[in-house]
Amino acid sequence: MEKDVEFVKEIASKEKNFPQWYVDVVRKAELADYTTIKGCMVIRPYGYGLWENMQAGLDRRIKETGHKNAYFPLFIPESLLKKEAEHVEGFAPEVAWVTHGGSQKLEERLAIRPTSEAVICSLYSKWIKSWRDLPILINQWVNIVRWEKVTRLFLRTTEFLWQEGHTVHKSEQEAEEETLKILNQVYRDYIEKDLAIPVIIGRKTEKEKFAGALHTYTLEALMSDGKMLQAGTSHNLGQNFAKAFNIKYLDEDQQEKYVWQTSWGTTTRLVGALVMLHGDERGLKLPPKVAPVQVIIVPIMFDKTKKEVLEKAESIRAILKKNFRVEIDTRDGYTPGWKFNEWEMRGVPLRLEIGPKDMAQGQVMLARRDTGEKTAVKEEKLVEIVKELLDNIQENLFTRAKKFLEENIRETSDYNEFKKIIEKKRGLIKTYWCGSKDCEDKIKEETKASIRCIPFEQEEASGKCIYCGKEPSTLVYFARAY
RNA sequence: CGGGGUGUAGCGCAGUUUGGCAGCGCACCUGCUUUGGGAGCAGGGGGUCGGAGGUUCAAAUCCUCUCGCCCCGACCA
Repeated sequence: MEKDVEFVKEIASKEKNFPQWYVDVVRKAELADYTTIKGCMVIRPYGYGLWENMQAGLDRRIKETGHKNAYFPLFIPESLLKKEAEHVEGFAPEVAWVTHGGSQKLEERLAIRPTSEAVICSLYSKWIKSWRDLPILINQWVNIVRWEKVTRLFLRTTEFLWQEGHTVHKSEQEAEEETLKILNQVYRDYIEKDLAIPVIIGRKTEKEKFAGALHTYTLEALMSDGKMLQAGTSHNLGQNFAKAFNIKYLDEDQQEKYVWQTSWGTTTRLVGALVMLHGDERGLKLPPKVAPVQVIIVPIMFDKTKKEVLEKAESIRAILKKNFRVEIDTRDGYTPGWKFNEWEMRGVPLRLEIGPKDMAQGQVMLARRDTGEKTAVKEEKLVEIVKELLDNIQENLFTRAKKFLEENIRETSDYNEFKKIIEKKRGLIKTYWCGSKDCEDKIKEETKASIRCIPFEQEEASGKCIYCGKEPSTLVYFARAY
């Protein structure tokens, strides 16, 4: 550990000062930076490259499940936003309003979208006439503005990027199936396979659900400081919006009926999750599937052999380029050691070193970011080995994270022990809850822990509520959350 | 929006108590020597000391007002 700290002078210790470590890593790795606008960050090329790779993996899955992308306006007239009562109430405190066009005061204020249900529903009501128009499966990749009081890079910013899916169905069952399909086949698959982040899935309590939804499903990820982060949500909106926006269709049986809807989203917050879950004392550790640079070539340049080594490095890059995202660091004036640390801090999964010694033996050195392990590889085997190593790193990150998650799920039925765990160890607590908002609120008040989700797998034996002791109670996960 | 803290070069800070040439480390630029786990030497550039007003021969330093940021609460993806 001491050795690690020595290598990374620019970032705070993860163990000693996690919040500072997080900010340092995000900024020094050049993922993002602060701007002069309060709560708004700039996503720098390296961070945006990461986001683009993340988008690609999720967008593919969204399309594979039959959805299409579209674009709806940034502005939402106040009257539209107000149509669904619970929805407005939920979002009103954090809406940014446009009141003027040029110097002219607007007749009606325009909200900058805090989410797009309202504007999309207003159009769905125009587009949907017949059962033949259904289902509608639309997604959009856009920016969102929510006037949060406290912001943190990626985790909570005034403006952020996300995708939001909005679907319309004939029946309650079909909407429910869609909500769960997104949760499992799209989000869970993406987050676990591409981002190597294991998740706990389940339903949100009434208190925690989306404003205006019938119910909300969630994917929750455990960060390495023991706090949970909501990684994505999928809402079954029921007919709340259909009724508020008058979205009806004429069914096969010639009856006019309200539609059933869903909406679901994931955000740039997931970038923060990657940093917080996989990172270590040396900085970022990116999963190969989304890393902007998968292999960084560091040529070892001595005066006499510089030319040959650079040529060799260039030819290796040309070969690897066909299958991998690869870059070469030819900067003068930085020692190899400096570059090693730099690229490790930026989370590149594999480093390839090539110098005169290697050239003489027809080999290169490969160093893994996740384990630090260094091996010599013959040139003929390079492509094969790089592929193998990248797959292995991806898997290893997930396995480690999964183990960490499992080790930090603790069961208790004793409230005092519950408090101790939350205070000292954090992580998740698996326990029972009677279903009353009162108990939920009290626990939050006394321990800062909230119910992250009600898992789908309910064990047969029912337990007593951790707070009031009432039976029967539901199995839930509690944790402190971001 | 309540309680606390803090603003001095891109970053991290000293200087403020007791007013007297605006400094240090890192980063940056130039040159030479270097380069297999954060190189060395020499030279150089960069500041309306968060902002406004006041006291004074003289203000980073004292006074008044104001703004930003951070932490803890309340709110949240």
